[in-house]
Amino acid sequence: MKTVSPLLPQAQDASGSLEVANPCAACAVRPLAVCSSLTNAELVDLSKVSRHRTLQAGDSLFFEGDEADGYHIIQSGAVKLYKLLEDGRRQIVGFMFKGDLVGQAYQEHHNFTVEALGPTELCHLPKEKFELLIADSGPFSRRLLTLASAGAAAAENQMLLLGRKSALERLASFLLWLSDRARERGEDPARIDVPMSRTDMGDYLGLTVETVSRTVTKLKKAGTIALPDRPIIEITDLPGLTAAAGA
Amino acid sequence: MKTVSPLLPQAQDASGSLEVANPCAACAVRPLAVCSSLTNAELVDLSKVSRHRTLQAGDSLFFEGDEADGYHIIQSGAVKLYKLLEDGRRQIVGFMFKGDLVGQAYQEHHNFTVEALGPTELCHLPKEKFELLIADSGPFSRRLLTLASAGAAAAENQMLLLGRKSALERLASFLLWLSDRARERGEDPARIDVPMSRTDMGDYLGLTVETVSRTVTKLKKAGTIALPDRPIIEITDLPGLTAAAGA
DNA sequence: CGCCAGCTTGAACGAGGTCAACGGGAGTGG
DNA sequence: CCACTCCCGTTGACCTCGTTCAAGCTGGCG
Repeated sequence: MKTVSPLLPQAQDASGSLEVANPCAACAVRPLAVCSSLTNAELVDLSKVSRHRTLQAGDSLFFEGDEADGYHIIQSGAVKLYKLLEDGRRQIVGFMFKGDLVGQAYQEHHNFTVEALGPTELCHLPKEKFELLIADSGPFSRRLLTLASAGAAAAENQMLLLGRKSALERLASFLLWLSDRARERGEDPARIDVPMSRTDMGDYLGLTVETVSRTVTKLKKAGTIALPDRPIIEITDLPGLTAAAGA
Repeated sequence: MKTVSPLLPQAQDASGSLEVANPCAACAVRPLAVCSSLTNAELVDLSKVSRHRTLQAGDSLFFEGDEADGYHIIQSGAVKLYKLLEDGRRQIVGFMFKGDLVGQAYQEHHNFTVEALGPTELCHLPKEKFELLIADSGPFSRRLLTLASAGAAAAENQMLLLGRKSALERLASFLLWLSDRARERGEDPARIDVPMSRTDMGDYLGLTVETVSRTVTKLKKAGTIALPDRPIIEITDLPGLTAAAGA
């Protein structure tokens, strides 16, 4: 894995004062990008702290789990966004092109690795500055943006599950998720109320009813879970279930 | 498929003036829900137009493709969100529980059907009123919310692809998506620049390189696509490719 | 020229799908 | 109360699509 190129000051055009004052005005992808929603004053301000960055094929912009340091707009080229399982299985959760914004509002850690497909130029916007642009939104808007970021992360995890996990890993991951959600609601995370049918579970996990049923039986026989009475599934071996979930 | 219960006025507690003025204050899920980000004044205002709604198991709240009429917060119970292919294959793209918000900001049409898993109570917020709450956010925040909604819809489509489509359908859908994105960027949608490797395509589509390669060959032999020179794929039979994509 | 990475093709295998049968609990009607 | 039905979950037997393993092929690059 190659390392990224160092940060460079934003290239400035010295030939005209307007461009010097607002390099974003000359940006080729502005009409495509989120920047088109900003005022000239905001752009001038932003351009002072934005940094131009260049990647070659295979270079990584950041890694899954890294602390989020800001947002990136792709000026040219393309990148892939991917997640890995411990054993190396990989799920690409998105491709992004010219004009696209990489990064979700208010995320603290990156949920995927970003790697250039070919020579790629990006504009890096520092986290604080970017978030200042949405700071004047009310708490409700900010809550919605946070929810959207969490939703995106959940969707990416589900893509990893659907694209790369085995039936056993899918079911185990699903039960752990149900358990987490139950805890959030203040319920017992070891004794899950499972309100959906086996068919629904299959349609969520990309499996058939039969496979879900067989896999539930397998976990039950292994002593990982128990089915005391109907809609309840009890997690009797949390470490075992976590291990079965893969990663 | 059962029909939904009729809209009912929000139940009001006549015993105390505070509760009459602000029924949301008594809402059991408020601490969980987005409503916790609203001021009392906003809640009072909102409660005048919000409608309480009850679903029984199997009742649908709305259908994929319906015009979005508003947003819903789940007060009790649980729902499933799903998408269908023409032949009936189904992918559940999410389950939602007490306190969750159903609906993406600024979406015009619902991207999935919502159906109750069991008896479920919801609070319906009309589209206009809800969007008024985020109207004072700057154009940038609104742009980000719109992007997030589009991202969510794309993620749900990808879940359908990964969970329920065959290798041929996955590849065809992917090529059509690349074509659409190329058109957005002002490029020729019939002559796609494919910047990623076969391995990357596989890792995006939940397939192996070999399967991608075989499937590309199959489409080429069928005359649906052509590979004139390396990173270019030409769509020679758009209706054929669309048909191969499934739905 | 030789090496290597990416792509393709073939052959065999296997995880999960398909098809079929059965059992149990809830609802319904006699 | 029982008989019947229906739906859901489970289990078994078989099959298929995509994976795995292996081998060549091609083009770019030192």
